[in-house]
Amino acid sequence: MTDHVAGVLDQWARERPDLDVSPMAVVGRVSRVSRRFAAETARTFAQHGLDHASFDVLATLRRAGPPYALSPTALTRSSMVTSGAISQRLDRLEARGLVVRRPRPTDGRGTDVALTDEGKALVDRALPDHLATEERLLAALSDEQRAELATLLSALLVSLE
Amino acid sequence: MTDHVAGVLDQWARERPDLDVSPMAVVGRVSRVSRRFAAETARTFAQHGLDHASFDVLATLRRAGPPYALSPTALTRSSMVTSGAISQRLDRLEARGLVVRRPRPTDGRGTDVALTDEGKALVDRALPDHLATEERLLAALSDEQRAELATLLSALLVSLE
DNA sequence: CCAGACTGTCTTAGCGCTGAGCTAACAAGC
DNA sequence: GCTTGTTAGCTCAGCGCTAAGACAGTCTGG
Repeated sequence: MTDHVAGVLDQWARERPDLDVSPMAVVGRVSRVSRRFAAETARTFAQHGLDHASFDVLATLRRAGPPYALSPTALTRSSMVTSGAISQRLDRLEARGLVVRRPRPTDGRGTDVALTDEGKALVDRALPDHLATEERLLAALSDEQRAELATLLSALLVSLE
Repeated sequence: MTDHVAGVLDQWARERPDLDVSPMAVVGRVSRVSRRFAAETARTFAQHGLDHASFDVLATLRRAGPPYALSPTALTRSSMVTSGAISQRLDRLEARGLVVRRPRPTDGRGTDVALTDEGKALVDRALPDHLATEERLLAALSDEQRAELATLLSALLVSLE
């Protein structure tokens, strides 16, 4: 059984035998797996009226622990998107009453973004479903394989972050 | 040395000890690694006046071998984007003279998309740089680790495709 | 030979993100 | 008290993508 990327590597070996395309075996697969994961998890989020962007913000606030509040800057840093994107995400979440923005008393520039009760309830409801979806996406791998995969990806991530 | 995802897992363990968040160790890392890869490779593409979307189409045509021509449907299938996205990618590439669209003689609905000489030259020029970038992104891993990672990702991909 | 189903490609409104840049508030040195 | 530099957050035009569907060409059964 082979995947799409194996076919790509074969084609390159035939057309450009002078080049070493082996890095694609990892990079290409990471990209494709990531897209599949995103497509599947998006369906779970949608069942809760959410998308990846919204869930990402809500979950970041939720796992920060009480009082479930962070600055937009902190959210930007943990999110891999720009500050402009976070501003817009917060606009949407605030319009739905899932988060509130309050000026920070100690710094006139700062803002505290806090989960509302409704926002917290929603993310707590969506999270188990999301985890079940992720679990299903990994069903092909044993616990040992998952651990090995996580270790390798972590090493890579440390070198990239 | 730990990565961002390790911190996320710690937070969830503290806030929701009732849930098994272990799938995130893989899913979360795949997503973050993929984004880093995409950001880095984008810079290499940009040096050749390309982006990921354009390179993807040109490379697919290039590695198909002579006469470097495929249908929009074939490009859609290998790309993980919708047919509408491929139409637009082809519009941009055609406007730049990197591909040409020709009606397919044997089927009035069909179109052949072919690499121009200029398109072929461009992808052949960009490819070595792109591979060098990918190689650099994987520098933290040994050959054995890369092979192991590729194998695990391939097993996952087979189960998802 | 025609009706209906199917296939291949394109069109378009709407969405979320980026990149550039803006404003306001704070900090440090003189 | 100023000036200069930094930080926090936001705005907005433009981009590529998706989802939905339009439309022409091809196939199939009766």
